[in-house]
Amino acid sequence: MRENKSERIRIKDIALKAGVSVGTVDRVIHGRSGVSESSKKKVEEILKQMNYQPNMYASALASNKKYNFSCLLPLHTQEDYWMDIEAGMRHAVGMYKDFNIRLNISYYDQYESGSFAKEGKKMIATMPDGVIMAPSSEDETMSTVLQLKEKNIPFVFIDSNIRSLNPLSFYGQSSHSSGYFAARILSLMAEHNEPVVIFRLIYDGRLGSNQQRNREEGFREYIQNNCPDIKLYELNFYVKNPENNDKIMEDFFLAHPEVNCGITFNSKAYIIGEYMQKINRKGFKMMGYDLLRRNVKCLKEGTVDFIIAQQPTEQGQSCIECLFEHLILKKEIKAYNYMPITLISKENIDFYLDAHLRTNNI
Amino acid sequence: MRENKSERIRIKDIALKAGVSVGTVDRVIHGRSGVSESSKKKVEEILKQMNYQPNMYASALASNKKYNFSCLLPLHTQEDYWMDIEAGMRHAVGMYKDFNIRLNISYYDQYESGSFAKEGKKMIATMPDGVIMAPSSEDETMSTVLQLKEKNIPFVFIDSNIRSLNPLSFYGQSSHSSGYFAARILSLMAEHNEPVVIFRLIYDGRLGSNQQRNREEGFREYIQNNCPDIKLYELNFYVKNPENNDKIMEDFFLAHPEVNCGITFNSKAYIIGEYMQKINRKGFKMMGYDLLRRNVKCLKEGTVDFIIAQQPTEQGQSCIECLFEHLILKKEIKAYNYMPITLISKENIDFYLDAHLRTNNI
DNA sequence: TGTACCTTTGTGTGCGCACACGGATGATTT
DNA sequence: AAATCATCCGTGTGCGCACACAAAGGTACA
Repeated sequence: MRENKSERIRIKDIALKAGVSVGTVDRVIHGRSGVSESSKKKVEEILKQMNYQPNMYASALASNKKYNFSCLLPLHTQEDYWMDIEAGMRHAVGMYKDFNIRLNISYYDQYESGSFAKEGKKMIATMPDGVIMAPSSEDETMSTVLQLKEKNIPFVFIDSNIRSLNPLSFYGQSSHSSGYFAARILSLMAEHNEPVVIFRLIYDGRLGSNQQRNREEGFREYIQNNCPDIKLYELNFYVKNPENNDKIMEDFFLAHPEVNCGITFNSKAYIIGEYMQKINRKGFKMMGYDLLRRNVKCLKEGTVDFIIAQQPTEQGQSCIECLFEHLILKKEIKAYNYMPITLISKENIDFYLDAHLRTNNI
Repeated sequence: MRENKSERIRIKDIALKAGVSVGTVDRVIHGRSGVSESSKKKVEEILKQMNYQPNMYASALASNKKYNFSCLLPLHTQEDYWMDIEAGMRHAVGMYKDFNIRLNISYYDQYESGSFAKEGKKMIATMPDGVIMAPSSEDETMSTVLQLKEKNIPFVFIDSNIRSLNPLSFYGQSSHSSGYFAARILSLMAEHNEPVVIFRLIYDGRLGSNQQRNREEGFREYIQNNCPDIKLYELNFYVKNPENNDKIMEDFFLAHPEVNCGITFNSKAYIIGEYMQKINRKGFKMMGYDLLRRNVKCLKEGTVDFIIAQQPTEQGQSCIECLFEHLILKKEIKAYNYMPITLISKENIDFYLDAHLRTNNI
């Protein structure tokens, strides 16, 4: 026989106190029909009075339900920011394995109009219980969101947000603010208000991502407000013609030998870092985004000075947790979750990789 | 009747496959006696072959055990770094409430020799299942650790580490590295290698904490290696005589009007920030540690430029998680967990407070 | 007044696991 | 050969909850 009972409040206790069967209490808790008004009142009273908190683990165990989460991300290469997001999601799913959660990731081509909607439709056809998406443009994303809302499937946005589409939650960085912060740091590096070059990545004649544009806006805003004397150059690379990158830089620096400070708002700071390494130019001050392996290498070798990270692993993890808490634990969800803007240099990088590893290995 | 069974591997399956009773499987899993060698072999075989992962939530539910965690921290005021650590621990305990975990926090006086050992003894007398401690000096901590080891009670160190005492795990920041990193940032602020003043907090004739000393060492190491021309002044405040602080600064800046840049390795950067505010001196460049409310205020008002944070909330949370995973989930534990060294300024502070809030509210 | 149908209520079983208990088996003693 | 003891093994019950099903009560209509 068991003694030493837990002092948890159980359904049984409530039933006893209210003078009804456990079935009735159960029905009230789950808002199911089949309960008279009077019983309902009684039970709700006791429920509140005893501040009943169900044991969600026992609940999940008993319900024996399975959950399918779906995720829609941009197509990406192995070595990428998005990989870390996926790793974070997979890690979280692993943590919740006893709740029968499955994750299905599919991809869309962010440069092909219609791709998002097409993949979105396919995804919805599988009737997932919850959805995570990195939204495309508002127009592209709209139709998928409408279908989700119609079917009452909760969805969270990751990386970038479209407020008007009203997701359950959003996890990502404020690009504008991160550009603003980057400017503060860069302005410290740019002594005597020396000029700065902005390296950009162009796809089909326009900036490759919204993030890139928003960060640059934030950056320019800070410069405008605080050190308008800094002259800003722009240098464009073309996604489709990476073989020209070196020539582009060579020409630029020939024409502007006085420029000794640069920043890029995409994740490819290593293009510049590796070039400097190659031509053996020291002391060019450089900032960029995201802890890609090649960026980290440049950081450690000193060809990139600072990287701003946006915690992709945490983002992925948090999105899964969000759906989990909403669907299984039925908690309140915070709608906007901006990730911290973290500055990383040679001197503190190890402790980020450490946290990274920790997240991925346990 | 239930259909749609989970495809989890259950004890029953193992028993079926191995041709033994569930009781036997159970005994093998828990390493209990009462199993013949042959049965044990059989079960272990099947166990491995099927890669059995027990459902820890069901397990916790069935075992119905209670866990008492104890925590020993330095005495502190309400408005402090340690408060955030406590908040993090409380939050984590709340998350695990369905596992019957209780947390008991007690305090020692870090300035009174013998206090740690005394409080440690009291704590151990309550026979906790796991312990979290912010260690005092090695000598002071030793006796408590020996008792814990004897009783086989796992303990984790928080904030600072003593490797030789071999804790289950450590969560905290590398003070040396964080000083080193601080130097990199400060050297960017100190134009033309201008001089820098180090503000210190003295207690009974020596530095108030190990953290303070280690950070300063790291700081000096960077300066030595990278910009030895920067002249470093020191300015001491006395914990017991805070009323003299203003006079001390006044005298110093009168004697050294050229000093326009400072740093402190304790959490009281606001002493300087608020002084600058008071005498209405603008443009003094200042760095410090920890997101105390008064520091945040200085940051936002511009009297402190940068703060290095050490994620106290996460530290507290992680310590509880660590004990939880060790005792209940029986996972492998990573021994050293250095927290990221994060740089915070007016421009990115909001996103840290946000994360902070998130952690504390959900 | 009986039948059909809907609403309300109670009970029993199972989720995956832990653990107490009692029965079976074999070895050792008197 | 009976009694004692240790080791091994199977079963039953419960953790807190969800849900199917059956039973009971109520309302409406012929």
